[in-house]
Amino acid sequence: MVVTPELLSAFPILKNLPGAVLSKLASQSQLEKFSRRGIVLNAGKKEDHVCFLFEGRLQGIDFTIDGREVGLYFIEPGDFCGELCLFDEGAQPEYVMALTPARVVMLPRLALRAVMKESPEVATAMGSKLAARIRQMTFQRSLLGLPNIAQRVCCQLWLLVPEKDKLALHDSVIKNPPTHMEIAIMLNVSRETVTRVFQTLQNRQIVRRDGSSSLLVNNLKSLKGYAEGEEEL
Amino acid sequence: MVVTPELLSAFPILKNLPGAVLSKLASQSQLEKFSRRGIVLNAGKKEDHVCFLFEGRLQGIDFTIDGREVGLYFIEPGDFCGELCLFDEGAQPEYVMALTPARVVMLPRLALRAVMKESPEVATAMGSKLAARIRQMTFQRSLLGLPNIAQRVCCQLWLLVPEKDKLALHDSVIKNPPTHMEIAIMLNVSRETVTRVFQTLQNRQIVRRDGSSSLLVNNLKSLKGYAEGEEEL
DNA sequence: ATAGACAGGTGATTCCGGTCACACCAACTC
DNA sequence: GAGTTGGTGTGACCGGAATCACCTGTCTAT
Repeated sequence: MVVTPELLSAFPILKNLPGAVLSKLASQSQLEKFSRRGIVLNAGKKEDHVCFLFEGRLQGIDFTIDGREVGLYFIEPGDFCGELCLFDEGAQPEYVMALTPARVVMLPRLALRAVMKESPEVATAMGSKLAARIRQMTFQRSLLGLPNIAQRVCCQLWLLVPEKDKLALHDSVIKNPPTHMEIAIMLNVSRETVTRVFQTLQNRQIVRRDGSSSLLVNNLKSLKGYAEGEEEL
Repeated sequence: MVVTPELLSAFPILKNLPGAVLSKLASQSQLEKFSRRGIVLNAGKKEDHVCFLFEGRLQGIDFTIDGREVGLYFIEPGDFCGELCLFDEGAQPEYVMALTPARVVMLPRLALRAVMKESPEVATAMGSKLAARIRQMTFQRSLLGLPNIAQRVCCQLWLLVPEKDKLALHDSVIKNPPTHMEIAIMLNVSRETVTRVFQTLQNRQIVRRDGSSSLLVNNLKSLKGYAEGEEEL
């Protein structure tokens, strides 16, 4: 499928590049479609492309030695993944899988690396991306250290609350919340346990489901309290 | 304390820099000593230095919200930490603490960033370092997903076996092995549990303690088997 | 010599969360 | 309308790891 420069300029990290560069990049790129559960990037392989997500929702996933699924992070449209190959020759560490049908622009790594060399702006943006990822992973790791499972779930939920709502402590809404199963594999708990925590939260009027595409948080203050361990669930 | 260019050139990542650059860096750096349990880098603060470890042993550590300690990685002499501040303006995500008395060379971030600009070699090395760290964290995350605790411990142990011995599958030795407590906080288990796993391994002649500074692995093959879940402990 | 801190070792007890086995419902596809 | 699939809700059961309490040995400091 043909990739136009306009398509590329929809991505924040690329949008300030000169038209000529975008055109060249576009000519080397291709658009791919993935169906639900499709594998976008393979773990253990040296991937040759960086994936820019145009439409849909992806998740970084790993597997334990005994085959258990481990959720790492989500990718929303406008973001990208597989950038590790720009920094060294190592293999992609984790799988990236489509959670919904998705459209992805694949940019070849060498082309993008050349762009990084010319544009310090892109280079630092990529650096920031890696740094942000390390911070995110560090935080997620600290979540896994929580002995109280309910607290762990509340922390993850708190993380999903839009930044702008966190200060006000009024009510908020989480759009396209992960399924219980998705939360479970991010937090190393069973799906049932997540369901039970949600039940308790719903009984206490702290969250409420609104269809399958949004979750209302009625009581941000309580949620924060549980997340920070000030109150036990 | 005075830092000499020769001292800096002891670090692999810096050793190919021209003498003039090293001298300038050295003049801006300082050597610091830390006692056991001393805090080298603070989490949540914008750190202004990258820490090059000259002597001793450091550990990256985080804390859960409820104060529990979480072990992230170890740093050996010749390596460095705190490099995240070279890539963006965010805060240091985790603490770095001295496990033994240590001597550390502190290079100011702006000076090092300037060096990165001039030397693509250093820049890519720093990039690789970040990438390697992401790989390491991803792997560690997958360890935490293992439901079988003994397997988790064996995996971590297997990780500590020198690369060169892993193929031969003869016996090997792990120098300066972490204490049971240090392993425990890396794996989210209790210290007692680690001790019990070690007891079992020792009873089965798979490992043997040799003083406190080295751990003999008599049966690499079995250890690998347990780590990969082919045999149950 | 004594105290203190730290690493490692061990048993008894408790309880939390995984697992299993369902049931229910909505949104599809055929 | 029947069947299928994926997400969710719930009870019963049980095992394994955390916790607690205590012991030993070693190394340091004084």
